[in-house]
Amino acid sequence: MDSSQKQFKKRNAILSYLRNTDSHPSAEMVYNYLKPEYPDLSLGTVYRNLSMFKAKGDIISLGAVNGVERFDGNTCPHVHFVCTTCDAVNDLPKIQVPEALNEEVKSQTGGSIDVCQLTFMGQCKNCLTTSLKGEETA
Amino acid sequence: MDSSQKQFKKRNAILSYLRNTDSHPSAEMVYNYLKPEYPDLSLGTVYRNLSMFKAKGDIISLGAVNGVERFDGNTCPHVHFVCTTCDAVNDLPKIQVPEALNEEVKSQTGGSIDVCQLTFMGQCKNCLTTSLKGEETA
DNA sequence: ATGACTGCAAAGACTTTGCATCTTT
DNA sequence: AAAGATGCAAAGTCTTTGCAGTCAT
Repeated sequence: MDSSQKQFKKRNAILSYLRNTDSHPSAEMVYNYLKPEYPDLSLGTVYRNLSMFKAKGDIISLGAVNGVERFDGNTCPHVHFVCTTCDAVNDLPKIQVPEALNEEVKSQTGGSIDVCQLTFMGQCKNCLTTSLKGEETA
Repeated sequence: MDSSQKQFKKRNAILSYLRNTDSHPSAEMVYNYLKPEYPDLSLGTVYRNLSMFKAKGDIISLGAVNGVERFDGNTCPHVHFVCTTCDAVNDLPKIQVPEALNEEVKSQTGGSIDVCQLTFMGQCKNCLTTSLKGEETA
């Protein structure tokens, strides 16, 4: 990719990063990641494109973690784990939401279901270890 | 409750409302609801108290719906339905998250689990009906 | 030329916070 | 007097948006 292209099509870089990371980044995380390679990237462009991708369904929003919206380039339904200490978001690929629930919800509410989000919140392994160490030495 | 108390202990009124509604209100919804009875209530007080209750565990946060944080006075784990059209949040008391998942997540992540949130998103019965009517007459 | 994409900065929405005031004890 | 709760407004954070400039066709 030549330099003039790099100046131009930041959009692709943003989507590409979302698709290739499992960090479930916020707008600012995307910005910080791409800034070194695209020095004149602006935060507004990141927000603008994320918002467009979301509307088109190219990416999904995981909702806000600590007041900051997080995104996922993997649009297949899957379960997430959010660390309440370090705000990391991880996939739980082996956990499945029972399909049956969808139908149950539809019949119970009389509404339609677009998506179903299952999220576990707690301390990730790292933070758990660190906080235990902290207690030991305290 | 005499007038001087009413001027003073807005805190109780806020918690009490949260406990007795199933509307999963935002800070502003709490404010609007209580304002008629407590005319000098301020939004800052609502935010301050909600944040305190949340920290104490007296209420829980459901995360943001359309950028606005929603609260629930019912701290027992239960499943929610969010209407993506009118932003209503409803309980799904009959739906349960299989207990077994918790253990599976713990062993899979090596972390600890505090809470597990299962949320279905779609159109509620009302909005579905309305939008269908709209299509018919369009 | 026209349309698409972007940088920049201003504006916007939601939430938090500092300070003075008022109530309770 | 001291501690607790609140109103008000300013500040803070995250996000959106208007406008002018740049690039592609």
